[in-house]
Amino acid sequence: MTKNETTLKPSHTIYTISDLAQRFDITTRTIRFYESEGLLSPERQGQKRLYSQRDYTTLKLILRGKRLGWSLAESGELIQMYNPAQNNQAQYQKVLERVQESRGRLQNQLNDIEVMLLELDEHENQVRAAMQKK
Amino acid sequence: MTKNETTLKPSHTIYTISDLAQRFDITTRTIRFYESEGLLSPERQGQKRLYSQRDYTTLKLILRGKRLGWSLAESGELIQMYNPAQNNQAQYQKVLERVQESRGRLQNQLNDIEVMLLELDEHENQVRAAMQKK
DNA sequence: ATTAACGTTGACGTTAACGTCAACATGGAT
DNA sequence: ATCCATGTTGACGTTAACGTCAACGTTAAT
Repeated sequence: MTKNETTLKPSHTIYTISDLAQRFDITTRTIRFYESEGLLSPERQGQKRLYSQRDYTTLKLILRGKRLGWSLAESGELIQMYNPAQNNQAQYQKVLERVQESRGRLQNQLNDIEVMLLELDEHENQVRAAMQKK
Repeated sequence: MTKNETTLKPSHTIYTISDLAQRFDITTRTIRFYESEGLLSPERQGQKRLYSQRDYTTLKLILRGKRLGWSLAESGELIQMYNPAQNNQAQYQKVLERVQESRGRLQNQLNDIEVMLLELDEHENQVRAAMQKK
């Protein structure tokens, strides 16, 4: 009885902590901190941590969240959504609601960005106009 | 000799600190803190602060920045860009460079958002599929 | 003249997200 | 056997962005 793999990516790749730290340009301290916050739960070989492809993906998600100003707690909720800890219909429904919430938040941010970009365009035009006048 | 107004908005409107606090749903403490950080510099009537339309706009910009995870220092640079403290060509050039930097950063964030939205779509599909199987 | 509402300036406290450092474990290369 | 690189677990320090007082000023209404 083999395990049912749900992904076709190279999912057997294993990373050490310093390996991940290099790839994402963060410190090992940061990675351990994320674990202590419940965002990661790598395997252990003795006392050493071993990170799977799923951990890699989770980290990528956390860092993307950070670039958007999301707190670790918020990214944690996202991670929960993606983790298959649900089995009944009610749980599925809750996940779908969470998905909608996240989408909403992202849409708001997208909106803010577009306003900012428009204002930058406008300002650039004004500056260029002022440069001509001189 | 009347002052040259560059905007057609109701630019004479004056706000008190608690007024702004209400409108933006923040505390007066926060507003004073932003001033201490050099992001705002309202007029004074005696010891009391009076906020102009420009201050209002600046605050809006700060809060939009916050929703995108920008630090106050970063928003401060944005504010500088919008403030007409430049007069020579070299200064104008620097402003245009800053505008480009900001645009770049916003584009990156926009990119992150789109990736996240796509992943959410994908996940929603998977969850819905799992719901059907049951 | 007194109160109430609103404002001010310190000064110290708090939380999130790590950084820094010390003391120790471990597995392989010399 | 002994380094040495890499890892581990505390414990304490740090920074940004405010919150929370305390003590005091100002002004309009009673």
